[in-house]
Amino acid sequence: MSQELAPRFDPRAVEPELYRRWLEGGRFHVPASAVLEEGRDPYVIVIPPPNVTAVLHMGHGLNNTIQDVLIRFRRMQGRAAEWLPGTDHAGIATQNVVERLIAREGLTRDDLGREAFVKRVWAFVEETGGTILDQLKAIGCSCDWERTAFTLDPHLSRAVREVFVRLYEQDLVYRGEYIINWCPRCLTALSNEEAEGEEGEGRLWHLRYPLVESAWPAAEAARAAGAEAVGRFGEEPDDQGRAGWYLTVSTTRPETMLGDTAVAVNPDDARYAPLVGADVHLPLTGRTIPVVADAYVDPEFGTGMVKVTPAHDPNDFEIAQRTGAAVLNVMTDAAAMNENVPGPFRGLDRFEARRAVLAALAAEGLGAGDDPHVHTVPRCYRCDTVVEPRLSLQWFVRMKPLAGPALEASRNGSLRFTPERHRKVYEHWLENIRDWCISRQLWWGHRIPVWYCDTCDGVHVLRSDPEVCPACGSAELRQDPDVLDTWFSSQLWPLSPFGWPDETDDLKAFYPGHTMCTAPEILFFWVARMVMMGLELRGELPFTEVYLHGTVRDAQGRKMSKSLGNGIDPLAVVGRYGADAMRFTLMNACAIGTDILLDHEDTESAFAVGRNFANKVWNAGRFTLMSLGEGPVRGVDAVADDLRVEDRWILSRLASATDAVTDGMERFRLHEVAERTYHFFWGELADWYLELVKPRLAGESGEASREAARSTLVTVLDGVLRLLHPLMPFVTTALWDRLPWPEGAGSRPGELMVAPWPRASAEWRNPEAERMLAGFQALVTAVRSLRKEYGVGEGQSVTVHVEAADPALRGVVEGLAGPLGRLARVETLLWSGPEAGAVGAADVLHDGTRVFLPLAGLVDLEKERARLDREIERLVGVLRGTEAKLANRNFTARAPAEVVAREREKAESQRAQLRGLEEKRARFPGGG
RNA sequence: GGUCGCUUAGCUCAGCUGGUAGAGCGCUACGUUCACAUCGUAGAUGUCGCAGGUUCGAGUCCUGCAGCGACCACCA
Repeated sequence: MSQELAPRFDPRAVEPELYRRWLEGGRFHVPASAVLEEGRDPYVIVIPPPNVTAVLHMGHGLNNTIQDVLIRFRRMQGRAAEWLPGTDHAGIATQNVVERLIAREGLTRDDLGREAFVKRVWAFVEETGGTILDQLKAIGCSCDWERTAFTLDPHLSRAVREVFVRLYEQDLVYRGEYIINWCPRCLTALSNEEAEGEEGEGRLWHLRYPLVESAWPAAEAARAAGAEAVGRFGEEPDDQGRAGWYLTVSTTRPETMLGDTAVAVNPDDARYAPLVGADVHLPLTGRTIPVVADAYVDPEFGTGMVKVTPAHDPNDFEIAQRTGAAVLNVMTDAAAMNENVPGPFRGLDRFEARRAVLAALAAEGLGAGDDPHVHTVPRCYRCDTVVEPRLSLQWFVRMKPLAGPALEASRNGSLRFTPERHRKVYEHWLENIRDWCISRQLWWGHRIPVWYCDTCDGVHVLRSDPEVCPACGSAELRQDPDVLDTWFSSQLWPLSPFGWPDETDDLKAFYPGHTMCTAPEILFFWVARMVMMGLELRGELPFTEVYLHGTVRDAQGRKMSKSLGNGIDPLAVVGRYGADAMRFTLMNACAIGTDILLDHEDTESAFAVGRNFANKVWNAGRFTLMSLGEGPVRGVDAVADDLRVEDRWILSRLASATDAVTDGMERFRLHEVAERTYHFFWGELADWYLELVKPRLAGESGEASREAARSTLVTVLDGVLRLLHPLMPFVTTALWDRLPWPEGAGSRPGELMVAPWPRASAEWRNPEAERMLAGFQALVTAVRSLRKEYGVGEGQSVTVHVEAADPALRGVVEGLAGPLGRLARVETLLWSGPEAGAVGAADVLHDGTRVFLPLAGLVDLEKERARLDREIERLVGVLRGTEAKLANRNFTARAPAEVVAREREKAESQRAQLRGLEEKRARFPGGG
């Protein structure tokens, strides 16, 4: 059976074939009946659906590896583990991709027309969409592919429509004209979350608005009252012969002044009181606008006077609502100046218009300089264009009523966050939630189910498409041209793929789900909205745990991105090092709340941990399989009487690792899971246990001993492969498949991936065996260390004197004489101290055991003596510190007893070490 | 402006409920004889950002400071 195993783990020879086998065996699918009829405990994760056009990147690699680890863990625990996969139609993103595509043919979407364009997008999606799902298979994801969903699937679309209508009926969806974020490139409205602020160095320009002559006395009065914004022409050297009084306002967007309809001051600002109600000439436009009073204006900020552009600023809009100021839209969809501005500016792009306006104002002597100004400019999250706030008629969701229960779920702890700190972020957002603009002026997405009747002016929000107006019977119906924000459908992801609004078996079985695993960036976009919808529509949280992982970055800490070219292709990594290597590397770096840095210029060392470990696992398994030989293997219980201390030790260590790994899995502490399995497998099983049992497996210590070793080895390997399986499903399965099944251990599970998760067996715990083995390890290490230190050659066998502090250790070491000989090249072991005057290397172990290595003629005496003097000096210092601590009454009286006891032991051990050193020193006469 | 986080070995980071520090990678030396050189063995490197405080005792708790970062925010 062993010949087929290559000396190096070759993932390409193993992984694709195993995945195919799992798939064909239907191992990932969970029918609703598993929960509803068999009564199995469900565990549900819904995948954060990648954009349908997406190509797998390392962020997906991380996100999905985590989910796969969790789902495999729960599956092995016997849960009905459902991981629902799928893709998101990603409205703007996908539409942009296809628009770029047809642009190469010199076409725009308008050239094609709506129907043809949408058809084109569908064709594109059907051709290339879902690539990413196949890519997930390459990294081992055990999704329930039979349930693969797409947010535009008919039944998911039906759910979207049902929700829209239902929320409208409850007055939670409404249509209104407000300032929204508008992307002049995508030509659509955006939600607040989709307009991402980007801080940058900008300028604050100061403009002068001349007051009408009748207001000059008031201006003078205001000036006398200390009104900073009031000035008089002719006072400044660069004024061009104008007369009279003016107001100074400031803005970061001078072009918007063409749409100003008022200037506002705070009603309680005594300085400006004389001017309220006065008129000013709005430069360049020939219009006259009033000075109004509104509490929004902060008298402390700037001059305490604000220009009001209601159609292009949310605050100004509200001021206008309150003060009755006019609203004047001065821009087109594409953010060029429209017909509401004077001729010279018409048609200019907003940034051209900015320059033109400033130039024109300067020419009229109405510019008052500018200052550098750091401020945040909102940009479109899909195309990075500067967003233009704009008055527009859109559909909104009233969020406050929905936010309440979602907030409560967090506050009462039923919704848990990992890392916990995200709870505050989530709650803060919900506490300050604003209504959600959900209509998008796009073609790709869920069409808004609203019809407008031209005959009776009715607005009809309908579950099914109407033939004629439900109110007046007219056929003059127009459907709203807009589609819904893509997140409006994603928020139903825990519900709609399972059949909601129908009360399906799937829904009953798999709602509510359990764990939401995603990146913190979409906490608001998605996570919070799913919570709100789950509670609103179903009265239950869609999941109870939110695990937010870090970002994958390059070696410099920059986010991996296409434009920077610093990405790492997961498939390339899989091809080179294997999926297991990639998964393990990611999990090993996946500490809670931290980002993962990977060097894209050196993937070799970036993934070395995983690759090396996969190979180690493979080779330890390979060795085991080769060493077991033919013949049945019995369970450890059956050979209990023949188990030796090293067998009991490794079983005990396995039990302890099992507990730690299980705990790590439960708490999302995946790097601890990785570290713990790594250490157990490599540092204990491979480095020690395998080395210890080699002679026994070779039959050198009798048949019973061999059987006990075989049983233990098979048992431990089985156990650790199970622990490791969620992290490294391929290599573990490849080995486990070949591992003999112990007699009397019940029937063998069909697949490792559905084998029961190990339960730490309490009777395997064996502190005594652990203590003994620790003693043995210390002995081996000490001899090795002494040999190195004194330059004893590898080929040179030595005699060692040992005086064991614990008499039991002697029996243990004698039982392991073979391994000791091999591991430390010890030929003769004497249980006595050295003869008087013997020259050699000595060490005293922490437990007080003394080790002496005669070095007849091999040692440079001068060098060793100097070394010992240094060593003694150091230890005296350390011991003095420990003794001082023990002499401290406060310490001995107030510290817990076991801490004091430990400190005493430490002092004792230090004294013993010091005695040993002094004795050793005594063997090197001379010096001083 | 508000909120939160980070600062531990050359690099990347662990260190959960306080008991004088660990891993991986890298580095140094030696070693290919029988699972693995994607290996083995041994080894070097830390005033745990700075300053105070609480405590018998602090990387671990508190306060302040410095540097870095994230998120939120309508201040013209």
